[in-house]
Amino acid sequence: MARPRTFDEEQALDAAMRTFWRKGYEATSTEDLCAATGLGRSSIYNTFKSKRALFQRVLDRYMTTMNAGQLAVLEDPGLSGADRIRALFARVLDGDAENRPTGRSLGCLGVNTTIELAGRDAVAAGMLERDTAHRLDALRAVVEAGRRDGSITSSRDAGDLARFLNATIAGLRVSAQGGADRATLDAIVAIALDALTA
Amino acid sequence: MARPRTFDEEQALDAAMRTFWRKGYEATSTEDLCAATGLGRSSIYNTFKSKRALFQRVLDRYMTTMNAGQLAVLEDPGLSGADRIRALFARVLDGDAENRPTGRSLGCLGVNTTIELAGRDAVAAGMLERDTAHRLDALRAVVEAGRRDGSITSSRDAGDLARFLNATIAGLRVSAQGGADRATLDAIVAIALDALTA
DNA sequence: CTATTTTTGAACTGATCTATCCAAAATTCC
DNA sequence: GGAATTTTGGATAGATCAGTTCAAAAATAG
Repeated sequence: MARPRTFDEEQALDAAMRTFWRKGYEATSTEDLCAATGLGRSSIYNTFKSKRALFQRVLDRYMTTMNAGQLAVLEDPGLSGADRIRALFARVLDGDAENRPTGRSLGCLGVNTTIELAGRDAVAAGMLERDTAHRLDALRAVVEAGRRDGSITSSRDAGDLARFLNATIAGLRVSAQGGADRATLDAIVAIALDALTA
Repeated sequence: MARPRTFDEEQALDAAMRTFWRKGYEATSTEDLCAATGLGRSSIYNTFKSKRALFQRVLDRYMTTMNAGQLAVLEDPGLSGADRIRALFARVLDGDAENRPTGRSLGCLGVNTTIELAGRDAVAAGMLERDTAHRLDALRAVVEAGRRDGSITSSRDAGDLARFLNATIAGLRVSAQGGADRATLDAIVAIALDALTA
């Protein structure tokens, strides 16, 4: 029928993701996106419609891939509830450590977007809210499992504990972007876990 | 000798602060700053040199004024260590609640800047790091005081507890910007405080 | 009132922004 | 190979960006 694309769409999304992640939405120009993906303007606009639409694809892809890995950890049947949460934190911090191209953490694209865009982009805000709700569900289930298996003894509401853990992850992300090293982040995690048995 | 300024520099800084706070650094144009301050371009560039320099003045002013209030709370001699930390969280959340012009929290300009700029603006990063170090010092002192007065029984390192509390504040800020209401934030605080007595 | 100095508004500069247009190249189907 | 269709690169458009220029207005000091 016609000429096929010579590039891989998901590969282009990954390149765009890295750029948005590193520079933020506003500071990323369409030329940055061309350079990062290796594509011309036409290809980008043909495929993704606009910078904003491309960003939405990127954000969706980011949340989907991140959640896949994190939810898998949270559902590991071989671990107690508390250990699953420990494993989640470890995964978050490992991922953070791997993602420091310039020595400084890039943080989490979800957190970064919450702060840069959620207040004035209802679509992005909605995507992020759905993602948070999803993660809170998974965290609450693990807290309840930990309560059953005895690894979590706090009498606080499971939903509140889930929100506390979610906030702790965000706090770790901000601390990392502010320059904290791995040992510092590990110490924060250890203290946060204390709250589950208080 | 000559014509004096008709505007108040600090008032202009406050107007600029609100704008940067609400929209972020990149998304704020110099025209936005003119509109917010009521000044012309000449007056702004005459007084503040550049958008970036103005932002640095704004960030410095923000950190100074915020720290003044927060450190005062942390040094209240009438309260136990744990109660001073409770009072700090209350102050943070009260301030957050007062600062929701569109219903959604604006977060903290320091956190927002850490995420939007610290990775690619060494001056901003340095200002933020100094501010964080200052706050961590105050938090550690309060943790040590709480340990002496018996209100904090955790055996964790005081510096680590300070970093945990600082990360918790950041996590609260991100949660607020993500749409959490006051009751949710209060519940997170209560759980974080559990870690101090675990 | 005059000389001096600064502020101020408006026009302007050159760069960069997102996005579109269009013709040439590429590829498939027949 | 030829017709049909899509991709692609480069040029371009129009808006907006941060920042400058300049002359007129304003205000003080003497």
